[in-house]
Amino acid sequence: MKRKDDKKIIQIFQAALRLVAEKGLSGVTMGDISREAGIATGTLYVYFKGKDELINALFAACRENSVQVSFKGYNPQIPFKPGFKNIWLNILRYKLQHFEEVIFMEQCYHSPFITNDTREKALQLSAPFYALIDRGQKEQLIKQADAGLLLTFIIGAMNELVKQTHYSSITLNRSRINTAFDLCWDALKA
Amino acid sequence: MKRKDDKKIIQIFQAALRLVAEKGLSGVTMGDISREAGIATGTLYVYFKGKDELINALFAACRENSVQVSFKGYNPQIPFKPGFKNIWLNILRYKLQHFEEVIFMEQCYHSPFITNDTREKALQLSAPFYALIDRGQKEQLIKQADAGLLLTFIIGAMNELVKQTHYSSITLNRSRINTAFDLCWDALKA
Amino acid sequence: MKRKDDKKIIQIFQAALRLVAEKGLSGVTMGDISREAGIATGTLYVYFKGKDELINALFAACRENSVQVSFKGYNPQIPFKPGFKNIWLNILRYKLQHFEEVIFMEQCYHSPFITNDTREKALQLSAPFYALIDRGQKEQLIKQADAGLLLTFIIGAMNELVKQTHYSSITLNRSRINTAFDLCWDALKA
Amino acid sequence: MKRKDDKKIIQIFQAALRLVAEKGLSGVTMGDISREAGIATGTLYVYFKGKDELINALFAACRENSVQVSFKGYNPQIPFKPGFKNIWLNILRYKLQHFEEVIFMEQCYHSPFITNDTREKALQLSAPFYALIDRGQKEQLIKQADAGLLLTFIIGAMNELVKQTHYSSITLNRSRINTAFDLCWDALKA
DNA sequence: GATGAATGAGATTTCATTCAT
DNA sequence: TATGAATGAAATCTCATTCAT
Repeated sequence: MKRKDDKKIIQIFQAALRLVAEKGLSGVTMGDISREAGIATGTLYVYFKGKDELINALFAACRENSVQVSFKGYNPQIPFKPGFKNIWLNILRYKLQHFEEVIFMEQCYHSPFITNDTREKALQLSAPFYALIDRGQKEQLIKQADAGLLLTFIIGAMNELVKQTHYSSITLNRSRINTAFDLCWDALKA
Repeated sequence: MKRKDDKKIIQIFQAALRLVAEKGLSGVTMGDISREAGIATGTLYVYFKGKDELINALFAACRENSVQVSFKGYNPQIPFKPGFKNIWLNILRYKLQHFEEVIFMEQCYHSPFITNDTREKALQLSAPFYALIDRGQKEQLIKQADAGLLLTFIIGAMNELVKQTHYSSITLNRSRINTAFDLCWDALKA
Repeated sequence: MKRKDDKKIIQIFQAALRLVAEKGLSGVTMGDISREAGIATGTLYVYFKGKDELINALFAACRENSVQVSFKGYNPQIPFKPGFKNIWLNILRYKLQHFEEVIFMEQCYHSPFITNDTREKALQLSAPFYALIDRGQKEQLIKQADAGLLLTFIIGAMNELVKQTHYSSITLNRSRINTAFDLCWDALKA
Repeated sequence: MKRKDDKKIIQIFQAALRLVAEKGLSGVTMGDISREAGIATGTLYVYFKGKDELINALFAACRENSVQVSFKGYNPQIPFKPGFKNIWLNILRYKLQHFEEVIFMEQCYHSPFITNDTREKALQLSAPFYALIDRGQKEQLIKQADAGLLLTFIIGAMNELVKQTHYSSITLNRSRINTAFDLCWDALKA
C-alpha cells in the first residue's frame, strides 16, 4: 500500500518537474500534471491538499535531495581542495542531470506558492556548505571574505553554467569542466 | 484627439515589473497590472494585443535597457582592468537598482510567454560583452578559456549576489562590492 | 454639408452590408464597420446613436430600396403576365445585384436589433405586392388562394434561388431564369 | 464515477436552439446557454471545446435530423406523387415543429461560426433529395429542369411558408396545407 | 464634425477544487 | 482509493460607447 503511494508521488513530482521545465510555473495546471503523471485529476488531491501543497512539497524534496547528494563521498579527513572539488563536481553533476529541478526551484522562489516556512527550511539546509567554507578559511586556503558572499559566487556561477550548457549545444566535457572549476577555485583561493 | 501615450507604456511596464517581483509571473493577472498602472483593463489591450505580447515587449525592453546601461562611460582607450571594472559596476548597480527586472527576466525565461524570437533577439545583444572578453584575452590579461564560459561565470555570480543582497539584510557597501569584484577578477585573470 | 453626410452614411451602410454578408451579423463590430467605411469609430456615433439604430436604419433603407426598385417600369395598363414578369425580374435582378442586402435582412430578422416598429414598417411596404396579386386574381389569371400564401411562395423561392446562385458557381443565364419564372408562374396560375 | 451524459448534450442543444430563436445568434452567450440548460458555464466546456464547436455540432445535428425525418414512411414502390407529398409533408411538419432549428440554421449559415467543413457535410446530405427529383423526371412527372433549381424552389418556398406561419397568427390548417402543396406541385409538374 | 484612445461591462474561456460513482 | 465530470470563481479578452482633443 505504502509502496504504491510512494510511486505515485514520484510520478506526480516528475510530471510537475517536466512540465515546469517545459512551460514554466505559470503555464502548468493541475490538469496538466495529472495527465502527464498518468492519473486522474481528482487523484492528485488524494496525495496533496492542493496546488500549493504540491509545489511546496516538491520544492522541499528537491532541496533536500540536492543537499544530500552534494556531500556524497565527502570525507573531512582528506585534504580540503580535493574534498571541495568532489563536492563541486557532485553539485554540478546533480544540476546537469536534474536540470528540471534547477528550473523549478528558480521559478518557485518568486512565486506566491512557496511559503516562508518552506523558504526558511530550505535555507537551513545550507549549514553544511557554510561549514565547508569555514574549514577552507581556517586552513587559510580560501579568502577570508563573508561565507555567504563566497557561496553566492559559487552557486550563482554554477547555476548559470548549467543553464548555458543546457540551452547551447556545447557539451560539458572534462576539459571544460576543469576550466570551470579552475575559475571557481581561483576566485576563492586565498 | 487623445493621442497614444508613451508614458502609459512605461506605467504599464513598471506596474508589471513591480507585481512580478512581488507575486511571481504566475501570480500576476492583466487586471492586477491595469489596476497597478492606474488604467482600465481594456486600455492594456490598446497598447498590447494580449498578455503574451506585453510580457515579450517588457522582456525585450529590459534586456535592451540593461545592455545599454552596462557600457555607459566605457572607453576602449583606457586600460582593460579599470574599463572592465567600470562595466562590472554598471551592471551591478543596474541589477541592484532594477532588481524587479532581474526577477522578471529570470521568471520569464522559462515561461510559455517568451517566444523563441524574443529569446534570440536577447541573445544577439550579448555581442559587446563577447568583444570585451576578447579584448582582455588579446591583452593576455584574462584566461584563454571560452568566452561564453567566462561570461556565464560573471553573470551568474552577479545575479546571485544581487538576489542574496536583496533577500538578506546585508547592505552591499563599498568593501563588500570590492571583495565581490576581486572574486570575479581573480577567477578571470590569466 | 448635407451632401458630405449622405455620402458618409452610404459608406457606413455599404461597409456594414459587406461585413455582415462576410461574417454574419453576430461577427460584426462597430469597430469593423468604421474601419471598413474608412472612418473613425467615434464618427459612427455622429451619424447613429448606437449599433441598434444603425442596424435598424440600414434594415429600413434596404427594405424601401428593394420595394421601390421592384415596380420600376410597371404599368398597370399592360396585361398582367408581362407586368408580373417584369416585377419578378426586377426583384430577381435586385436580389442578385444586392446579395449582401438579402443576407443582411435575413440575418436581421431574428436578431434582437430589429425593433417591432421597424419590422412592422417593413411589412407595410408589402401593400403594392398584395395589390398586384389581387389584380391577377380579379383577372382570373392566378389561383384564388390567400395572397399572403402566394407571396410567401414567390419570395421564398426567389430568395433561395438567389442564395443558391451565389454559393454554387452556376451562372443564372437567360434560359435558367426563364425556367425559374415558369416554375413560379405555373405555381400561381389558375 | 460520474460519466459523461448524452442527455446533457441534448439539454445544451435545446437550450441553444431556444435562445437563438428568441434572441438571434448574435445575442446568445455561453452563459445564457448554460443557464438555460441548467448547468454551470464551465460544464459547457466539458462537452464542447468552445462556442464554435458547440454551434457547428448543433448545426450538423439539426441537418442530419431533418434529413432523416424527411424520408420517414417513404416507399419507392408506391407511385411518385403520393410518395413525394409524403416527404413534402414530413419536411413541412418537421420545420413547423422544429421552428427553432429553421431559424438557427438560417442564422448560422452566414455566421463566422460555421466552418466550410460543416457546410459541405450539410450539403452532402442532400443526395436523397436529388435522387427523388431524378425519379420524378424519369417518370416524366416533373419538369426536366435542373434538379438544384427545382429543389431550391421547393425548399425556399417551404421555409418562407413556415416563417410566415410562425409570425402571423394564421394557423396552417389542412386546407391551407393542401393549397401550398398544390402550388408546389403545379410548379414542378411536367 | 472628426478622431481614436480610454473605458468598463460583459463575453469567452480556464482551472483549482469538489463530488458522485 | 481512483476517477473524471461538474462546478463557479476568476482570468483573458472584446467591444459598444464616451470623451478629450
